[in-house]
Amino acid sequence: MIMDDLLLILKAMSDKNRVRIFNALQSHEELCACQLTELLEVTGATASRHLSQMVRAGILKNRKHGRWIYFRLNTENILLDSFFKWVKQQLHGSNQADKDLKTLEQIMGVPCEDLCRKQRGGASCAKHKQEI
Amino acid sequence: MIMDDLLLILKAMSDKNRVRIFNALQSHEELCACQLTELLEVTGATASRHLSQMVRAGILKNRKHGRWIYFRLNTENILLDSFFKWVKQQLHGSNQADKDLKTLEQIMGVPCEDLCRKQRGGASCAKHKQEI
DNA sequence: ACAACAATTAGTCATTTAGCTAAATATAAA
DNA sequence: TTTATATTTAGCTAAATGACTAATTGTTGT
Repeated sequence: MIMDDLLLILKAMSDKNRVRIFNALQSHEELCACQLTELLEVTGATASRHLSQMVRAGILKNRKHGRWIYFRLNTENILLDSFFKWVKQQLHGSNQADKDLKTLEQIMGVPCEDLCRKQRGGASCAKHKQEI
Repeated sequence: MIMDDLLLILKAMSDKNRVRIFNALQSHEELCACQLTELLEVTGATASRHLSQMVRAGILKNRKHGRWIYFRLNTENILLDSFFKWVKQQLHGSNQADKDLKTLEQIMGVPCEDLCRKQRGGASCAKHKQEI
C-alpha cells in the first residue's frame, strides 16, 4: 500500500470523536448521521466532516435512504479487518466506549425525525440556549 | 484500555515521519537517533521530538550508550503486537518504505561520529548551505 | 576541571485540524 | 411547484501540530 493511503486510515482513526463513531458502529451495524450527531454532542456539520473523512479513508460506507444517510463500517475491505479487530479489542473496558453504548440505547429509542427537530431547534450542543 | 491511551498510540503513528521511523526499526532492530535523523532529513531536534512522542505512546524503547541513544520497537507490549503486524503488512510494497530501507543501508555504512559531524556541520537538511 | 559534543527541551512560527455558523444541495411532502 | 428539512460544503476562528534555531543537559575525553 502507498504510505499516504495508510496514513489516511491512521489519521482517520486518531481523533476521539472518530474513534467514538467507530465504537458506535462496532455494535450497531448501521446508524443515521443524526444519531451519531446526537451521540457526539456536536453540530451536524461537525459530525458530517468526521464521517466524510472516515468514508474517504475507506473505513465507513454510507447509504442514502430518503433524506437520511446511514453509515456503517466498511467490512468489505479485507485489509482493514485485523485493524478493526485490534482497535475493538483495545476499546474493551474503556469508560467512554461503554458510556457511549448506553447513551446510544436511549438515542435508538427516539425516532430520527425527533432527533433532527431537536438538533435544528438550536439546543443542539449549546446547552443553555433558550427557546424564543 | 482508556480511550485516550489508544489515541496516544494512534496519533503517534499518524505522521509520515513517524511511520518511516517505524518502518526503519521494523527491519533494523536498533538505530541511533543520528541515523534516524539522517534518514528523515530533518534537524536532530525534530527527529528527537518524533522519537520521544513514540516512546511516550509506548511504541518505542530507548537505550543510552555513552552519548548515543538507540531506539527500537517495544516488542514487550503484547497489546501492540498485532497492530505492529498490521502496519508492517500495509507498508508492504510502499515505494517510500522500500526507498528508506535502501537509504538506510548506506547510512549504516557510515559511523555515527561521521553522521553527527555532518549533521552539526550545518549541511543537515538545508541542502544548498555551503561550508565557510 | 574543562572543552567537545549527542541529544533534548524551550521558544517561535507556519500549517493543519476541529469546531462553529451560515449558505448550498438534495430529497420529501404539501 | 413550492416548502420544509437532513446533510454537506464554505468560510471563519481557535487550538494543535510539526518544523526550525537557540539554549540546556548529560556524557566523553583531554
